[in-house]
Amino acid sequence: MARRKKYKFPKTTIERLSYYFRALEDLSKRGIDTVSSEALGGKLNIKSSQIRKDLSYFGDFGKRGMGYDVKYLLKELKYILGLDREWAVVIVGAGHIGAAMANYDSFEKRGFNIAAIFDNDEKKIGKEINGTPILPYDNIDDFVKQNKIEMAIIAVPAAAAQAVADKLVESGVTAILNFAPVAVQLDENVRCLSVDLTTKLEALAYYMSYSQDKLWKIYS
Amino acid sequence: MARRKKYKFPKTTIERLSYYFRALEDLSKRGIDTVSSEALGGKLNIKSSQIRKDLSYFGDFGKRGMGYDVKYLLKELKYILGLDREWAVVIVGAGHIGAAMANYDSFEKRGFNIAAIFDNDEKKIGKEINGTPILPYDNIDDFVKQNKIEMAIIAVPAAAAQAVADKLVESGVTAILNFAPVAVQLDENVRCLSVDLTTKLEALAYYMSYSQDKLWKIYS
DNA sequence: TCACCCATGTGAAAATTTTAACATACGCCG
DNA sequence: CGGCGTATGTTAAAATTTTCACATGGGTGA
Ligand SMILES: NC(=O)c1ccc[n+]([C@@H]2O[C@H](COP(=O)([O-])OP(=O)(O)OC[C@H]3O[C@@H](n4cnc5c(N)ncnc54)[C@H](O)[C@@H]3O)[C@@H](O)[C@H]2O)c1
Ligand SMILES: NC(=O)c1ccc[n+]([C@@H]2O[C@H](COP(=O)([O-])OP(=O)(O)OC[C@H]3O[C@@H](n4cnc5c(N)ncnc54)[C@H](O)[C@@H]3O)[C@@H](O)[C@H]2O)c1
Repeated sequence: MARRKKYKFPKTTIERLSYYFRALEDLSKRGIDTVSSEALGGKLNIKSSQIRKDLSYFGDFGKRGMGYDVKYLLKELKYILGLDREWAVVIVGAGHIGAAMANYDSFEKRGFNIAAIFDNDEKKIGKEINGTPILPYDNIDDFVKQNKIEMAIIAVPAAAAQAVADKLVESGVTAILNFAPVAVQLDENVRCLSVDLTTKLEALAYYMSYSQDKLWKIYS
Repeated sequence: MARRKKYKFPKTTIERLSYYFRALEDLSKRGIDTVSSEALGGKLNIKSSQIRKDLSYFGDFGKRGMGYDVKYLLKELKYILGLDREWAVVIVGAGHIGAAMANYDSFEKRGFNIAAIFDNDEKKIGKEINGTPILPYDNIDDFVKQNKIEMAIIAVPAAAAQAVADKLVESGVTAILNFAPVAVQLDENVRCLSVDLTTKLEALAYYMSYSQDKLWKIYS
């Protein structure tokens, strides 16, 4: 189990660690070896004190007076975030969102291996998206078990989402990224995050209507 | 300017109002006239006290002992969220994400009218997606001005996102939904929300690695 | 009409998260 | 080798957000 200094920290910290990771990758690519919390924060619109605090939950990664070694911090964050290994993922729903996710090669680069896409539409089964096969939804159970799939992306219509989630969990999946606009009810040992695009647009509509409310982080 | 009792409330309240709205639509469709905060919360995994507090920032919508009238609350939330009008939206980037968004008809139903999609790929220009034309990116300026576009969805590669955002804002757009994995720097009177799918997956990876951390709301 | 039930709206407390401030440590330069 | 500039890690304070607890008022039925 990875290093951790404190046992409690904000939930938002994890999300930010992911942003730090990506920004550091960018710096690394551009040949920058060292970065201060101030400089990193400037890139991300996050206060430097926030960055230092976030990192301090997990260890002492910087050098006083110097800042952080980019490569070293990348390695540590990779470890903390659980990106130092491969994750076997399936997508359920070979529609627009499912296809977008399957086509996004950066996921593979990060270690998320999309093993298969499942759909119940006869016309889609047998085809493939970006090299990943579309398999019959009825076989998902066996596939998940045999391939020790741990993560799933749900990209089916809202009406089907709960049933799909139940089946996935039953088969052994313990983490779900859900695109369906519905609150899926799950056992508490299953991690589930929802991406709700309608809500994002509606929040924008609200803030357009009330222009006196000045707020917003880059992350939501 | 719509009703509001209090001038300060959590940013997360707006996101939840959107969830309430959707859940109420569902109830309404199923012929349910009245709902208690307890029942609504059960549907959404949100505490009833949270719901009552959220609503109380905007008005007194319920009847003691009775709960909330579904249709009436829907009407009020629609008004509060700014969904009682039409919003003219453009999508920039006719790739996978852009296409998914353009194909999602629920946005139109909510009043988000996707007026056009812009791309700089000659092969895509002139085609259409779900009835919406793909236009040359070079014309975006004029189009946004002429059609009084207020909202934009950025679905271009990260490297292009900042330039696209700048151009949009210059042309008059004041709200942006950004899918590019980069923190776009904007004037503070522009509302910008980012959807970061990689971060969601990475957060899941973290929580898989540290299974002792039990947390998660349905929303993130 | 009155008593009782029920679920709201709210004020206060608790919990969480962010921000500020600074003592501490590192490296550089003279 | 010691003083100086700098940016960390941390402690304490401030700000925000959630949860609790209950007084309040509407509806119902006797
Ligand atoms: N496209 C968007 O921009 C967008 C925006 C917001 C929310 N969403 C949500 O994301 C989800 C996916 O959206 P989409 O646009 O990709 O939908 P889509 O209709 O393009 O694709 C859905 C796919 O799921 C398959 N499917 C349906 N029921 C299934 C089942 N029981 N088992 C297996 N496969 C099944 C269908 O055959 C289809 O291929 C939906 O819940 C939608 O509400 C999408
Ligand atoms: N597809 C996914 O699942 C996914 C996941 C996470 C993040 N994203 C991000 O979302 C964004 C879009 O992803 P995508 O998969 O749709 O990409 P894509 O490559 O499918 O589409 C990008 C489109 O933008 C167009 N484009 C490029 N530069 C442009 C410019 N300067 N002006 C106008 N158009 C331009 C391209 O021609 C292309 O049609 C990217 O930033 C990507 O990193 C996508």
